[in-house]
Amino acid sequence: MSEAAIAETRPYHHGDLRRALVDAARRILENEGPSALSLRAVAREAGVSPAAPYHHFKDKGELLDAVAHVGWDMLGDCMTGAKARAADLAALMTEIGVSYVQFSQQHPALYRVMYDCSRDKDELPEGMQDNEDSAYCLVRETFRRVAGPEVQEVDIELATIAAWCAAHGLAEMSTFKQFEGLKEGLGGEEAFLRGVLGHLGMFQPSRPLKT
Amino acid sequence: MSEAAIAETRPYHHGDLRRALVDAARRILENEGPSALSLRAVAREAGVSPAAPYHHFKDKGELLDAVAHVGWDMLGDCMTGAKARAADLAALMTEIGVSYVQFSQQHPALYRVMYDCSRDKDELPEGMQDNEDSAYCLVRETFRRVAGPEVQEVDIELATIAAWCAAHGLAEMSTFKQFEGLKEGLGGEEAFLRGVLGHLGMFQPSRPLKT
DNA sequence: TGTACATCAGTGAACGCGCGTTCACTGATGTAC
DNA sequence: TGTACATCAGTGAACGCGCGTTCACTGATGTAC
Repeated sequence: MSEAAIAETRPYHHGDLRRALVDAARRILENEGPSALSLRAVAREAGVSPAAPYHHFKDKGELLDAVAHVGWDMLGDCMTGAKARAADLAALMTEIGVSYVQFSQQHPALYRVMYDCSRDKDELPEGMQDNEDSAYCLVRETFRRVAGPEVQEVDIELATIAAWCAAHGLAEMSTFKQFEGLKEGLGGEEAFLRGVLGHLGMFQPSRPLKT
Repeated sequence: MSEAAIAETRPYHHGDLRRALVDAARRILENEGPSALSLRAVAREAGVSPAAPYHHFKDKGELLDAVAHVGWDMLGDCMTGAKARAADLAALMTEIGVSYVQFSQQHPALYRVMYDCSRDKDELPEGMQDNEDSAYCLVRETFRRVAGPEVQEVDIELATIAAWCAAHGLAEMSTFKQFEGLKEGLGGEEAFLRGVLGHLGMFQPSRPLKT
């Protein structure tokens, strides 16, 4: 149900409009995609006047940042959750990769906003920053643990980037419905993901990290 | 120089407005990026009224398709050109990958449009279609030649998708200027590309295709 | 406990903007005779 | 070779639209005394 529908019962002061706006934005993304995500649409969906968001966000960009932030949090949780599913350290990279792509499949529009809104600002996306808690650092840390001590730091960095690129590319490609035939032939979405990742060096536990 | 500047000398009938519009669109992409690519802006850049494009394209989408088509042609040429640079068949995949990413770096806005305009139509991008002459088929054919006869067709398909995903991911990631420090440390843009690709299974000639 | 008042968080109307597209038109071209 | 006329490829003004943002305002809340 749209927030607008319960506007009559809502008191003049909302209470937590900031969060309500971010939630409304996510609903719009899920239902109508990134191109429908305007400030006015978000206010409408939240049942509030188009000027109201300006009491909580400097401008549209700041609202989008908040939405992207939630997205990166969710993705981080998914990737961290992969640890529980990995039989051993060698299999962990694959599980993290699968988690990453599955998140993008479950929230394709949000995933797109997570990257787009940082490109507008000429910044690295939040989850790729060197923030010790970022999703990117989780991947790099995993590589560090997988790699022997003889592996150079620069190779760990390159492997992390390579893995990130591969996962991102697969995330974008797997949205094309034309692969559905192949997916079915392989036994479903997840089998397809694992099949593709299996061809990418760093997702093959039996192979050493070093080139 | 903008086409508008020579409008006075132009006869009433343009002669080749269709091509001029596509060229104008490419100029806009190069100078101002994808968000500036409106039908009106293209007509303006071509020095023509906003209604003129409708004599050559059904709507904005059709103009964008034509721009994307040129882009896929250019990318196809780049990838085909990689053959000349590859010392042997084993190195060809890497050269094709490098060509792909270099194209995306030279024409980042065009590259974006090439994918975006097909997503709008819920279609596979032109270069990924199973058209025997598409860029995707060039990659798959190369894998077929690299692979021994014992490799199954489905693995060739998966490897092609994996390579495509990796290249696309790297194309998108390499636009972030935050990697510049790392790139310099490695000796430049191309060394960075080869370094990342080197961590991705199918770009390592010494490794067999099969997982 | 009651009251004055500052502050906060909304409203709704308005602003200017650029967009895609349509329309009646007109200038240029090419073709039939 | 000249002329009438259909067709083609432009023009420029207008349409309605949704957008981001601002503004003067007002209702609700909280705090000082």
